[in-house]
Amino acid sequence: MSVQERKQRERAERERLIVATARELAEQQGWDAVTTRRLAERIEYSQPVLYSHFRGKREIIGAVALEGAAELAAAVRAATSDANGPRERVTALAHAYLDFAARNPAVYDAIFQLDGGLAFAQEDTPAPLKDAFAALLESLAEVAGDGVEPGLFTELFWASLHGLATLTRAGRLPPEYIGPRVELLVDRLAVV
Amino acid sequence: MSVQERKQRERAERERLIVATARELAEQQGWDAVTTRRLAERIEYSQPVLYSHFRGKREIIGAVALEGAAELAAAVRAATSDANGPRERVTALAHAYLDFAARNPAVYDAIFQLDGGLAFAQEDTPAPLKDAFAALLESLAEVAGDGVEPGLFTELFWASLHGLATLTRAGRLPPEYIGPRVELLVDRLAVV
DNA sequence: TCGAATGTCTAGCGGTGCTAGGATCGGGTC
DNA sequence: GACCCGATCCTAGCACCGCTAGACATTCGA
Repeated sequence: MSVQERKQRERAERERLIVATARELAEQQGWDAVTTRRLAERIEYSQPVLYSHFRGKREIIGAVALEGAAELAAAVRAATSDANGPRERVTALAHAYLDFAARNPAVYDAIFQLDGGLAFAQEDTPAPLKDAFAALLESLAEVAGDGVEPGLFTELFWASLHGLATLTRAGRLPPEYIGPRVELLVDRLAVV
Repeated sequence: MSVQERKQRERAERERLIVATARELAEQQGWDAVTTRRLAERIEYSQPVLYSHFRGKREIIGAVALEGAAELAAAVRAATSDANGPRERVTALAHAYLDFAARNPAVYDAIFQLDGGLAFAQEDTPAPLKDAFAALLESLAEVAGDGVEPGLFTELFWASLHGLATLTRAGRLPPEYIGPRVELLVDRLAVV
């Protein structure tokens, strides 16, 4: 049995290597540069090996997205747990979210922009994605205001953050004034 | 001279045909289906003809984006001019914006998601893009609130709309509740 | 020890964006 | 009216893409 276990372990290890390498390459040179050939070369295996782990390139992007979603949720929770009071918590949440997007643009794209074959806002949505939304909901529910459904409020706040993140990264918004924008967003949207 | 003029006219006409065909194909089957070969076949010319009009596929996307930006600006202005009072105007603006994104997903992508080689938020930003932002600014400035720079407020409001538009279209947000989301957005962000 | 199963690779398919170089066509000149 | 020359367009091909069939080696179990 130990032989099979070792093989299974090595296989899982290689799968992690593929995902990590894809992520690294994407952050270094953009997702366009993540081709199956380059990826195979970097992990020092041939192309078909990739297809014994994943159905295709989409699934590799999806794997990076799930990993990233877990990190995003953790980053948001870490930032909000240090803050005192609802207002500070929401501000910290917003900055943590935008920071994550700015520091990990390729991963952020994998989660929200690219097609990783993932289901969203459905029953079969993968756990990390649901959990990332839950992390937002935890801190945002308390500032939704009376008579406003927390889920709806979270969706709106999240959409605003997402808009700021993507427009900034794509050069559609000048990167200065992130502080004032967040301040205004929290001031207006959150009821404290 | 008339011969040259005719040729120039025909050339401009063909350029319009390329852009219109690219847009049509993108709306019908998505941008992935817009390949230089398919596009060439549809306009009944060979591939290299495309490159005598545009530097490459990016520039074709950019041309569709500029056309779309002008329409978006017009749609926003038309909707806001019919509304009475600041609050109704902003609500109408939001719905017009989201409607445009929902009805012209490929064009919206060309403007804001894809790389059309266009400069944003800079001096050499093409006029249609500047004008689209101006169209938003016109109606949003009056609800920015005291002491808030209208440009900053417009950026934030726009980012929120963009987030709603993209997350909805990508299946990240359930398509119901668009009305309540817009209502909440206007209620909170706009000062009336 | 030998057959079977597993694992990996080489080679190749049809597609992509883009371009070099040759053919063809039309306008201006003698 | 014949010719030349430049503009215009197409054929053919490059290097690359995602993905896969089939040959090969290696390892396992009987």
